[in-house]
Amino acid sequence: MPELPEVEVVRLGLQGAVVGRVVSDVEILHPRAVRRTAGGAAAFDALVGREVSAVARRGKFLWLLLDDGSNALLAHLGMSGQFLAQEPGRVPEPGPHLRARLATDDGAEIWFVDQRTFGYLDLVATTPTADGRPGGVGSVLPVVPGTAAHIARDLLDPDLDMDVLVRSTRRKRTEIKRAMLDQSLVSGIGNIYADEALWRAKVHGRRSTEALPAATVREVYAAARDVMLEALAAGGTSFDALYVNVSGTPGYFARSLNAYGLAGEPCARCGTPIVRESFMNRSSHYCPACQRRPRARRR
DNA sequence: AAAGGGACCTGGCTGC
DNA sequence: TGCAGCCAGGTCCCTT
Repeated sequence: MPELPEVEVVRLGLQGAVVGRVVSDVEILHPRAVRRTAGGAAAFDALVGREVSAVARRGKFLWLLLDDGSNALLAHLGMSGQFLAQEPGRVPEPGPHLRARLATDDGAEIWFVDQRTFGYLDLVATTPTADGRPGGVGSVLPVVPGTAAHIARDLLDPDLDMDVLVRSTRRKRTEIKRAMLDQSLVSGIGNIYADEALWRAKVHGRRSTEALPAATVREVYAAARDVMLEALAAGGTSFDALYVNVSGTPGYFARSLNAYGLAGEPCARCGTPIVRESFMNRSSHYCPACQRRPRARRR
């Protein structure tokens, strides 16, 4: 569910809540939330006494740097994860899906809540970045969590090299939407913003990457960056209570969408009804007039 | 080696 | 009313 703008909203909220604080208590409420951690829930006891030095993000991966940054508490929200800051002793609303609780030395409590349980927390060592630049948005240290090192920089990362991204995209033998969703090529884009970016750039998601002009690939990524920045300014896209910020407030970008979830509605540019079709075990939404479908595909 | 398909979950909605 | 079937913001693993 949460894509880059939603995760960034969460990052900013966590940053305000925990940077400079020392972890005073950790409680893992569901083993599946820590399934990727060797040692399971017990390993998280090691968090107690550690200071949170930064909250960083790369694409949809989020982490708290601990002490000198050699270790991190990594989090992925999956399809339905949330972090909720609550007053001490107060249990957040979505009761049945509470997965973990983290308390800090100022008395604040942060809850990890996740209905569909695709999200997780992990305690990992960090590794140096390949380019020596900061590991992600919100980080000044040139490190990334080892288990997130395969994730590419995202479109809001000042250290992203757009020329390299355009070149590596055109070297892929696949379709442009598939490439946009490939988190090892460029991270942060999910199904909503891929559809929105393609609509803005007037490109059909099935166009093949190697046949697209470099300028067009660049336009698609520029559109993705623009739409994600606008969504971030709106607090993210919320369709229901599954995406909220750390205060429990939804974002309002859903009303600004032009393609995603709008099958049958008139295209805002030309009035042609938006089409929804199956793609990669999910859905694609596009304007059949503005976004010309490729005629034939080899392969 | 890289690309594509299915698995992993819970819950809400639709239509029979 | 009940429930089967479909759908949902993502990533990972396996097969080809």
